[in-house]
Amino acid sequence: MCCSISSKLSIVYSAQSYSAYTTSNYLCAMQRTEQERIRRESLAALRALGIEPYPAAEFTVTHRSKRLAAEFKDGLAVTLAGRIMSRRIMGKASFAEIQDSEGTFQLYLNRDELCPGEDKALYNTVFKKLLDRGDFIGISGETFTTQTGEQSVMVKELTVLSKSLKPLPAVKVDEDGKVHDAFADPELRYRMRYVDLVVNPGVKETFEARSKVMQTIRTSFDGAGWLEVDTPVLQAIPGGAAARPFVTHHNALDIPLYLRIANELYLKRLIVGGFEGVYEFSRNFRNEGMDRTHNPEFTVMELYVAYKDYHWMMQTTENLLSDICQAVHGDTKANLNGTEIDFAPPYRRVTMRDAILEHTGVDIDGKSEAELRAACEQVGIQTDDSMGKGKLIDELFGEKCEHHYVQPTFIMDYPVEMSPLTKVHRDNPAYTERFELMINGTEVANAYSELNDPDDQRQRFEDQLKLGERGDDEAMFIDQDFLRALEYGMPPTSGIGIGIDRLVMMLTNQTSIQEVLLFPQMRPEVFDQGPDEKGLQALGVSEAWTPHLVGAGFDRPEALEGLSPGGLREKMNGYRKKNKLDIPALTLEEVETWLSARN
RNA sequence: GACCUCUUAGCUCAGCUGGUUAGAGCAUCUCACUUUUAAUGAGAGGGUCCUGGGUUCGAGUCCCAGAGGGGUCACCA
Repeated sequence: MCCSISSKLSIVYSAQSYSAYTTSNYLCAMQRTEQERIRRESLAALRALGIEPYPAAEFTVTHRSKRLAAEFKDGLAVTLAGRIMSRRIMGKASFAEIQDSEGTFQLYLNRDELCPGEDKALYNTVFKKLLDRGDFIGISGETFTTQTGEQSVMVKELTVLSKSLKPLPAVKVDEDGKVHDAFADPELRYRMRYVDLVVNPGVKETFEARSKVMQTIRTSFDGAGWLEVDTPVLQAIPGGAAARPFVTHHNALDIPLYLRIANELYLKRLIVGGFEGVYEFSRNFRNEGMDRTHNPEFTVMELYVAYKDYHWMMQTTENLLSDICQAVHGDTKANLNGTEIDFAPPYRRVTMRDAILEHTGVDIDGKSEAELRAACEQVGIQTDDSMGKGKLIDELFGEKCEHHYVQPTFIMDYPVEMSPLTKVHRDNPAYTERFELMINGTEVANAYSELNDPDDQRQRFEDQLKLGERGDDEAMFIDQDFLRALEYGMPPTSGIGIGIDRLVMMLTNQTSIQEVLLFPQMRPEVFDQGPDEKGLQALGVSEAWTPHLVGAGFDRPEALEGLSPGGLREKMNGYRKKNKLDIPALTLEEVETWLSARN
C-alpha cells in the first residue's frame, strides 16, 4: 500500500515538473532557490494526495506549550498546533519540535502509532518527505516522558495547517541554551520582523513587556477615574511641541494638514471642557533625523489631571514607574547594560540650576543671555546667534549634566525661556514648574504645572515667534483656538508626557529604539520586478528562447537596451552551448529584429 | 548631512601580498536508522562574491561611482 502511494507520488512529481518546465511557471522557478522549488513540489504533492495545504477549517487546541509543560503528567490526551521548528528523523520514528505562541514542545512520531492501519503514507510520505521546518501542523496524541526525561507528545493524528514555502534561517539552540548561527543581521531582522519573531528567542518577550507597560498604565489610570481619549492625528496647526512636522494635503478641503508632533493642546482643551483627567497613547510624527533613540514615529503617553501641580505629578510618576517595573520584572529593579536601575520611589529631585552648578560650576540664576553665552564658550560649548537664553541653558544641561543621571531623577524648575507651555514658578518668575525624568542619562518623561493664564500663554507664543525670526526653525506655531479655549478658563492642571519607546528600552535592556518597535522605519526595500516574458516575446523573441534569455539575465525588454546585436548573439549562443540547449542557434538577423523592435 | 565600516550558498561565516574549477558548519536532497535532542552515519546538489564602471594577461580580493545596512558625530523640548 505504501509503495503504491509512493509510485503514485512519483508520477505526480514528474507530471508536475513537466508542466512546470514549459512556460511561465518555469520562469518563476528560475528565480527561486533550490529549497523553495522543492517546497513547492511538496505543496503540489500534498494536493495530489488529497491534502489541502491551506485548509479553511478551525483547528481547536486543548493546550499550549508553556501551560502543558507546567501541568505535565504522562497519559494526557492533548491537541496542539504550531510550527515545526526541527525534525530528527530516525527511520520508523521521529522527534519534532513544535512552536506555538507560548514556546516549543517535543513531539514523538512513531510510524505505527500514527498509521495503525496498512497505509503508512501519513508518516512515510507526508511527515518525512512533504513537511518541512516552518510548516504549521496540528496534532493530537498522548503525553509521555522519554527515556532521557523529556516531556513529549506521542502523536496519533496529524493535520497539515499551512505549508511554508521559504526556509527559515537555520538557528539552533544547544543544551546550554546557547544560540548557534543566530539570525542576527539587523537589516533582515527589522525588515522581516515576522521571521525574527519566529526564529529569535527573546524578541517576543520585548514586545510582551511593551504591552505590559501600556496595560499597567491603563489599569492604573482607569482605576483613578481618568478617561482614555483619541484626539486628531491630522492637524491644521502642528502644536504642542517644537519639531519639523510631516506635511500632507487634504483634497476635499484643499488645505495642508500636518501629522501631529504632539497632542498636548488637544488634551488641555478637554480639561477646559470639564474632564478631570484625560490620557492618550499618542503616536507622534517628527520629520527629523533617525538614530538609536529616534524613530520618525514614536509613542508618548500624555496625561492631564485638573487641580494638581507638578509636585503631585512627580509622586504619581514614581509610583507608576515602580508599578510598571513590578509588572514587567516582578521587582522594582531592572538591569540596564550591567547597571541596576531601581524604580522604587522616591526619586531624587534636583533643580536645573543645581544640576548645572554641580557639573559645570556655572550658576545660571540671574544671568543675561550674553553671560550665559560666555559661560557656554568657557566650558567648551559652541554657540551661535540664533540661540536664546533657553537654548543656551539647554546646551549646558544636555552637554554637561544629562549623562550623570543614571538612576531615575527628576530634574525640575526649567528656565522660562525653554518652556512656553508651562506655568511660571510660584516662587521665582525666571523659572517654570516643570520637570523631566532622567533615567540612564536620557529623558523619559516631561511634565508641567500647565500654563492656564491665557494672556501669559499668548505672550509666550509671541516670544517663540521672535525666536523663530532669529532663525530657530523649530519655534512654535500660534494656535489661536487653543488660546480661545484658555480664555474660557482651564483649571490648574498638571500634565505629563512619558516616552513609551524609551521607557520600554530601559525596562527591556535594549540600547536601540528599533528593538522596541515592531516595524522600525527603514528605507523601502527595492524588489526585483521579476521577468517580463511577454514583453520579450513582443519584441519577437521565440517561445523557445524566452526562458533562456531570462536565465541569462536579460529578463525584460529594458535589459536589452543599448546592446550590440553581435555581442548579444554571441553571449546567448555561448549560453546555449554551456547549457547544452536542444534548440537552434540564434542568427544575427533574429537578434537584430529584437533590438530594432526595442530601439 | 559628514566620517568610519560591512555586503560571499537559505542562515552564520572563512577566503593571505590579485593567480587553477570560490570553501566550512548548519539547512536542503538521496540512502540507513523505532525514545532522539545542536540526533547520528554515508553520499549529493546548491553561488549575479550587493550593482555598474575601471586597472590588469588575470579581480571575491586593487581603484572609482552607486545602492542598502551598522557605528560615531551633527541634528533632535
